[in-house]
Amino acid sequence: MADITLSLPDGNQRSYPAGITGMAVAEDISKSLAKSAISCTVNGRHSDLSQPITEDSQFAIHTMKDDAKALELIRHDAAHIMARAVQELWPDVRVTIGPVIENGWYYDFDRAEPFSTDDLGAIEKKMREIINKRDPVTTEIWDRDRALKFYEASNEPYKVELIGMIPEGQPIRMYWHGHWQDLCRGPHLVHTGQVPGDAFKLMKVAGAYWRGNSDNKMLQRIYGVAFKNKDDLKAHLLMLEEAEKRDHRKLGREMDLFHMQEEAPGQVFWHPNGWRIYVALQDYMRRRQIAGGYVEVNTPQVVDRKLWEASGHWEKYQENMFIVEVDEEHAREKSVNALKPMNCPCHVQIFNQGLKSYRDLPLRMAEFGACNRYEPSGALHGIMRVRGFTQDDGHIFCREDQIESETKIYIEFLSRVYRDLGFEQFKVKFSDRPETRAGSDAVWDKAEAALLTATRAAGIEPEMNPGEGAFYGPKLEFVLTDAIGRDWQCGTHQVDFVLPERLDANYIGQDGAKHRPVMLHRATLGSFERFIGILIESHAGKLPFWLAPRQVVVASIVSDADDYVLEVTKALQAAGICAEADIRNEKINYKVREHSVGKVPVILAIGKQEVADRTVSVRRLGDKHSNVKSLAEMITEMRALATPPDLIPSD
RNA sequence: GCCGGUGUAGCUCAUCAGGUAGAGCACAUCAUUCGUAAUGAUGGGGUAGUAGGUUCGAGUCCUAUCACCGGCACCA
Repeated sequence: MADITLSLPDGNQRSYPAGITGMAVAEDISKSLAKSAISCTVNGRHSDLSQPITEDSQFAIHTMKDDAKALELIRHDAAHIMARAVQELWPDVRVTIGPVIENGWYYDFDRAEPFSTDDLGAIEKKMREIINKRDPVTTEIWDRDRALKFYEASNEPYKVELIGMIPEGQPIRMYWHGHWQDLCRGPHLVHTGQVPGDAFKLMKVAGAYWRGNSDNKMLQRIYGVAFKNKDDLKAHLLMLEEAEKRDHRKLGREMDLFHMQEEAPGQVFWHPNGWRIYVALQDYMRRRQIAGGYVEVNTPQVVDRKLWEASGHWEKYQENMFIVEVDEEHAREKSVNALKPMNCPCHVQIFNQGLKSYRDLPLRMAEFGACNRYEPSGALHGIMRVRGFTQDDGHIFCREDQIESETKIYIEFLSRVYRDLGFEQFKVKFSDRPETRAGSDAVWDKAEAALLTATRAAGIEPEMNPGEGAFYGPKLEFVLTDAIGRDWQCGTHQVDFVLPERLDANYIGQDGAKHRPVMLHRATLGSFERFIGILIESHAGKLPFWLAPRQVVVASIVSDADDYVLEVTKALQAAGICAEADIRNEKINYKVREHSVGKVPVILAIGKQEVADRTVSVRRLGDKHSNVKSLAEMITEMRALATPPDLIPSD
């Protein structure tokens, strides 16, 4: 067989007979390398060490020191080892797929009895046994018929289906460790013993639909996490524990921000503390929008189905709308209405009043629009996913040639707001046409191209999210992350040629003829509820002073200070600061602890000395020490702290 | 909506071969006036999510239902 040349990372070249395996090369280079090798990269492709190399290649051996590669392989093989463990424990279980995900993997099984969390311990134990066997990994490429017959014979219907999905011409890789077999494209470790037995943990069991389709059977999914060593696993588990403390549902209760109850699932009862955050945020958004050239409007909650039929929502979203039927006994005429699930059709109604000229465009219309959607029960999540919420909604009516500039202006608007609120970084996703949609392909081509061009012009290269657009148009999603790493769409910007058509919006052009405007749907926070949830979690409840629901507590150290405490509190309140007096008969330690736990950003402690000097002792949340300041100095400082970012003088 | 889990005092949890509930914190009262993350004593507070059933007897077992939690599906 002809020789091939391998170019190594250090620049050296070595010749080997074609068909040599990565492992053989590693052995040739050094014994110790062969011992620590886990995989290789051949011409940019991550591969098993057992794969034959047949052509001249750029070649590199990986060891456990290559973090990304090592973790991928550990998690991947842990998935297979778990599947084997499950089948050894319960031979009636059918296997399906088990990909690597962030921090770990999952594997979906078909089993008559669901797994219980008690089973996880048994599975982990069995996995360690398999790891200790150090079974070598072998792979073979089979032809399609042989693989199909094999899986039919071994009664693995999901594998049969998976082979059917592998495109013609792609190799069908069969994989073994020990006697256990799976279908897998690889790559894999050299033997099962390379998975660290003390650095993985099975986390949870859950249902999941076969191939992600709710028409299919629900399978049993087991999630696991795996790392290179015990310490990394420990660190990860500790991080999860810490994240739990930042959960907005927990902090919402502890800080007395809001509550929810059975009688109104998916709707928020805002307490005074939480409502202060909401109002501060809304005031801020209102100022930003006015500065951004928006006009603010307000539209009805209960709207006749005729409008929803015209907009297309009745047909597509009826199941998710709160329907309000007026009883005939009490009405002249029976009518069927829906609580508005969004504001756009109402905004078109305002646009449609009177004749609009091209001179009126772009018309930027905003509303803090309260919406209700009957979300599926399983989708509800704290205040992040609710049935009653308020959007900072807006619709820009413009000409087609204004889409690009308006999109660019909007992205800058949103970036400014996110920066003000502490989110320097956020994901941007671009979602194009879904399968069921309104409007012709030509219109979609136009809308997608315009949106994408404008996004790139704003300096953003979005993540692609194929098929996920709204039914009327493509969209940009601005995504933020919660405490445990779940993504939430907050802002959005969507191009819509369809709704103006359906609701017959038009303007008089320069040519004196009627033209159809384009609508840009946009929301920056998305919903106040979700955004506040994200704010709470990202700040762990310690909101910036201007958004903090309780800003200052003035606490007495001795009761002789009470009068002065009340005086200081009043002075702060007169300066527009949210201040409370704490003159309870408690020790200062107790008060400091309680208000620290309550995430109050500033505590002013006042004892005999402060009364005598007409000063205050200022303690910032988290600080160990306090600073004594004069009353006037402190109030100036608090005033500055309380100024929202858009009102801070720039010079 | 689907799969699994949970539901006991305001909060966090205990009770459990089925014999009509208990702790800490919080709250109230009293004492203490104590300088930056929990002062002490005393006291009040629960028809155990809801509705049925089994049983002499159910928070504890069964059924239904609601809500919540973790995923999946959905997200105009």
